[in-house]
Amino acid sequence: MKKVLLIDDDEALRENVADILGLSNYTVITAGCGKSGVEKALKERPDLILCDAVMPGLDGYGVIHILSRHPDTFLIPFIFLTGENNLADIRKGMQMGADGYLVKPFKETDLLNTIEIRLKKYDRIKKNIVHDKKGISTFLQQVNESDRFNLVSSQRDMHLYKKKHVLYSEGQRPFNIYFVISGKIKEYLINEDGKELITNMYTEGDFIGYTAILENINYTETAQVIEDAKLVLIPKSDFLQLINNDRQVARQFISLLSHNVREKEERLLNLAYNSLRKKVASGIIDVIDKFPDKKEGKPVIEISREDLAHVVGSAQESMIRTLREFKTEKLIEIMEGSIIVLNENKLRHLLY
Amino acid sequence: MKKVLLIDDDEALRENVADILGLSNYTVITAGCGKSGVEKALKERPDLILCDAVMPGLDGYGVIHILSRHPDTFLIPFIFLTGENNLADIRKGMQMGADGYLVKPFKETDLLNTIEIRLKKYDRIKKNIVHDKKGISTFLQQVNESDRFNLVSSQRDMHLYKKKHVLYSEGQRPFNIYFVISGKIKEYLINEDGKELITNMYTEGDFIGYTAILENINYTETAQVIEDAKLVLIPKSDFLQLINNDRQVARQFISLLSHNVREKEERLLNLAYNSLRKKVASGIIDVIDKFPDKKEGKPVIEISREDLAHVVGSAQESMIRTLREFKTEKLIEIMEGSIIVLNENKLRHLLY
DNA sequence: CGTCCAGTTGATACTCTTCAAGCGGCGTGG
DNA sequence: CCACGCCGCTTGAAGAGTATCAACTGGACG
Repeated sequence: MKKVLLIDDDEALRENVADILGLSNYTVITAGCGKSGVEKALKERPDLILCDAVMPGLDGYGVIHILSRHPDTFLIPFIFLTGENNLADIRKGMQMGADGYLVKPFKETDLLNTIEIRLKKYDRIKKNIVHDKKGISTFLQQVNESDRFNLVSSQRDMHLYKKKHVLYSEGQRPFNIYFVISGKIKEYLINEDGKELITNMYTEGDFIGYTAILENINYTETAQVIEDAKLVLIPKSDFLQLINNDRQVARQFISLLSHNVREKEERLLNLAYNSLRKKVASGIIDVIDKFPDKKEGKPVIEISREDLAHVVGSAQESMIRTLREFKTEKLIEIMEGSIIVLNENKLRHLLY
Repeated sequence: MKKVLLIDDDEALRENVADILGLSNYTVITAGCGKSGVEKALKERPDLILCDAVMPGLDGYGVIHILSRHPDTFLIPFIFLTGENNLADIRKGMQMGADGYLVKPFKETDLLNTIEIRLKKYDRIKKNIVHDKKGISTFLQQVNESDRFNLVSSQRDMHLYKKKHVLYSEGQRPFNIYFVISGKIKEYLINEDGKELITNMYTEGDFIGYTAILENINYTETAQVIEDAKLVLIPKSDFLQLINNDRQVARQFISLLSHNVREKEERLLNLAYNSLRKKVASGIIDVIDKFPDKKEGKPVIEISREDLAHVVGSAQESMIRTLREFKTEKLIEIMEGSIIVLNENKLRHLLY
């Protein structure tokens, strides 16, 4: 049963929310001010925190400031509650590391949805869920089972990166590996004509930038944020120590790098001979495998058309035309730019 | 200074050859009959053996039979000398594991060339030369530096495979890894339309088939001989033991698998956006890097047009037309089907 | 209200694949 | 011994599939 901490100075709201969450089978802890909120967060270690932005004394920004710097609490999803639809406030909160926000008064379904989504993503980090065919990340997640919390919390050098931020680019020397708490990152190569091909995608629970360190060379690819991200930086030395000193860890790493090679080989086969139609289909599948977002139970793609084309390895226009085809065939649906996958199975096994 | 053992019952020929080789700075040991030839081979450990096929007593076939089963000598290049141009005899010799043959009377240049080529190939095995960008094989060659001779000679389960022989195919369970003494092997994937893409190429000094074993899965690719090959089979268990028990070995393996991933990524970029012209150029470069054969100092490609097209990832006809282009531009030359690379550098850095 | 940007659609050019046919060398069987 | 078929390689002609250039739309933002 998940534990939610609710910090708000409005008693009526506290009771109301506590009731709703209680009915949805959450354990609810409440606090009436920022100070007691921080204390309870440290003592109870909730799975998620809801916190009013505006409070007398220590306000929401103060709370997140403190909690995001404490090794025991900095990973806990933090959702802001704001009084009005004030963009500036919301932005400030997100900039300080909040994972979401709710504008009061909020609908019950919004509340429950927001909480549920965040908890799911947090689970991916905490439980190190193994995605099938995810490749190397899986391994590192397994490493974590024993070690991550030491690794991460001893360092706890967490940063927020905005969309379009470049983590590193080709030719630079690596100093850290990155561990993704939230957000989406792409890693890509550029050819002489300036065309981009996305080779890897990362989201919560993944590690980024280990290949250059393992080979002891400069980066050969560029990594860029495509959805605002929270990342933990782990120094090169810590990482190498982990890899070099544990035989089991090394062995698993070998298996998974090996797996990665196979994955890339399959993609090679695809790019070499398949029709655009098939390439687009497998690009879509790749993305929903890496970024398992859902909308009403259906997989949904929220990256830009441009990035999707770069995954597929084709011109953007060509890719869009194929999306049209898929839409008329009811394989996908397009809502506000997002691609909702209606028939995943048929896409996976396209005949022509 | 290289040591050559010459076994022949014709004293005049022995002296003649010994003179020639002596002038070319080889140390020559001679034996007048099969029996003393075997004894000297075991005692002196020559770098190469020249042996007459027809001799009284123990003949050439007997000599190779014995030496190819002895752990200390089975790797030594063995060249047959035959009296007439008798195809049947030559075939028998090659089938028994000879690495080449010379028909008497032979020209001095033929003799020296044959010896030199074989010694070079042998060097690649013995010295574990590290080719730049060769990927995983490099690692295994380094492993060998300390261990291969134990590994190989304790097993010494050597087999000869003819062109077109399939070592393993997709779906089969792996039992061995293969170490290449001589010959050429391709590893490929096939898509739903039956089109083939060559993902890896192997030649002397390379190991084959480790990925499936490392991941503990069935083969996902097919490996086929494209030029008659001598292979040593190393049992799965031996291989795993080596990988699992030596930390340094594991570490190097990690670096090189990692390198392999990068290599495949580069190829992805190529296939995605480059023109056929560029793809063919980099296909040619790939092949001469993997199979560093030379003809008069120039790199030469001796695999079939079909296989080359499968490396490039294009239709055979399209690839051939591009070869025409390269030929008129004096980048390559075609002699008896072989492609001789005249301007390697220009091919590597093609502008369009 | 103008600007900018992502997404979309149309028209056109061109690269590459495909189908088909021809050529020369080699081995096999009559 | 020759004829035949097979295989690897090459060339020609036609057509499909994509990329490219250009223009348009609607929404976000200052």
